[in-house]
Amino acid sequence: MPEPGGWTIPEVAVAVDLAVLTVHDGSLQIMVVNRGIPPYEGMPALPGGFLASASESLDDAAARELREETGLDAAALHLEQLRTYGTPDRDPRRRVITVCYVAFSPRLPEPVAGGDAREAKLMPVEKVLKPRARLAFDHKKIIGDAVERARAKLEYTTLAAAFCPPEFTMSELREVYEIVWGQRLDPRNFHRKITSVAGFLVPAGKREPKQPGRPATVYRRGPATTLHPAMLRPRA
Amino acid sequence: MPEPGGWTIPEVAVAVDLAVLTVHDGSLQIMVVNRGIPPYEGMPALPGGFLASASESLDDAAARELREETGLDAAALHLEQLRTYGTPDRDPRRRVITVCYVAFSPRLPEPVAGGDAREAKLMPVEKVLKPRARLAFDHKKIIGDAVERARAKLEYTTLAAAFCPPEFTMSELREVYEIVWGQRLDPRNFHRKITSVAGFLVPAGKREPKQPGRPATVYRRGPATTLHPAMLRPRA
DNA sequence: GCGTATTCTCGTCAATAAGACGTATATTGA
DNA sequence: TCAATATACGTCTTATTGACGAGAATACGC
Repeated sequence: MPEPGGWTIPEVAVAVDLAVLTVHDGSLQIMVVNRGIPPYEGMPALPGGFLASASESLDDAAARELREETGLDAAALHLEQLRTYGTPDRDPRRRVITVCYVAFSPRLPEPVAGGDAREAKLMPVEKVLKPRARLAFDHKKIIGDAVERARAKLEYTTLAAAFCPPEFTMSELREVYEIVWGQRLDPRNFHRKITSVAGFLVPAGKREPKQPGRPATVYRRGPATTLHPAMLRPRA
Repeated sequence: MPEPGGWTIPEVAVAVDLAVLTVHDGSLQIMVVNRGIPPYEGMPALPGGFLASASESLDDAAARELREETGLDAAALHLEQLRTYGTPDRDPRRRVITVCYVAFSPRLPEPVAGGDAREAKLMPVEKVLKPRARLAFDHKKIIGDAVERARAKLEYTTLAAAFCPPEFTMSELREVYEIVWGQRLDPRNFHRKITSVAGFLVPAGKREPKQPGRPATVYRRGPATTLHPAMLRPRA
């Protein structure tokens, strides 16, 4: 809705940033890159960048940056818009608003090497969110929002399976809940609740891991996307 | 993260749009304006517009557009970011991405006159979302998302009170739920659930309306923001 | 003034879901 | 073979929901 008169549309740069979450080594981890240029040079930041052109869609830009900076394929993981951050002074160079996405990824194949000069690596969210930890821009707040989104969605969607490989056991799924929520869950009650949700998991066979103990049923993701009844996290 | 070389940041116009929802005349209604200029001239659209300057924050822009186009005060109602829409072809003139907000407003004082040449009026959401209804840009989809946000937030927050005047009765609150969810609720169970949430409502006195029947307790909003336990909508 | 319709408020009861926990089952490793 | 371990299933108690009964407090017609 351009106004009449001499007013012109202000110059605002549009970026996308990605909060890629995964469960690794017993903790919730987030993909960060080291900034190669000022501002915040050398500091950890979320992968992301400006739109490549005026005709690139936001979702496409997110998928492209994900590929370029972390080597991951957007089609292989769950990617959704988080929210948009646009405080006028969030970038010292110029006005930038950034449309942020959250991604939920299964255990990553490798400490994925970045396509750019930067290096992509996983860091525990717990460490990144510490009061003394420093991140570029407002990325610390973004990560906080992303984690809260993940915690909330585990309650009423089947999203936890997005953190698991194609085939997984009940324990692996429970571990996702425990790590994302930061709480131990009773394996027996968890098993009962999950199996009571129609279409969440479909059995795939048995397996015999190196692990001692009775072998677990192997499951695949079912067609369900929402949880009924919901799995509310225990409240202290 | 500007790239080296000849690449320049693409020109993208940033707008904010508002989905102002209210409960009126027994239905959920949304504030729309009539577009005075092409494209979509004469068609209903959400109030909104471009950033006024490169230094205006997104929240400020939303509050300003709300005031300019509908005469409402952002401080007097609940305003929160919905999501950002940025399909490349959503505006035929140029690339525009719009950061959308939802507002929940009590019964509005008047069919508020717009500040601009446009006229702001309320329309039932049910009517606007009909397959044959036409709205400017992708505003129909935005309204759908806004309504779904409202429906979901009623389940686990005290947001319903934001649709009520400062003082209200249990029936008025229940009517909000019934209208937003499009379902009748049992008054007795509703009363029990709401009063069981500590800090949702605080009594303010009695009143004797023209209505027949026992006079209802008048409540004000309490300090609580989340609902425990949640009020899940009945599922068909 | 009086009964009746109306609406608010409180209470009951069965069905469902959650939390705590007991235990049989099936495997690994000493 | 036996201990250790993890899975899978069941029980019990308590909390919450949904359906509904009924008293309390008012307006209105007669």
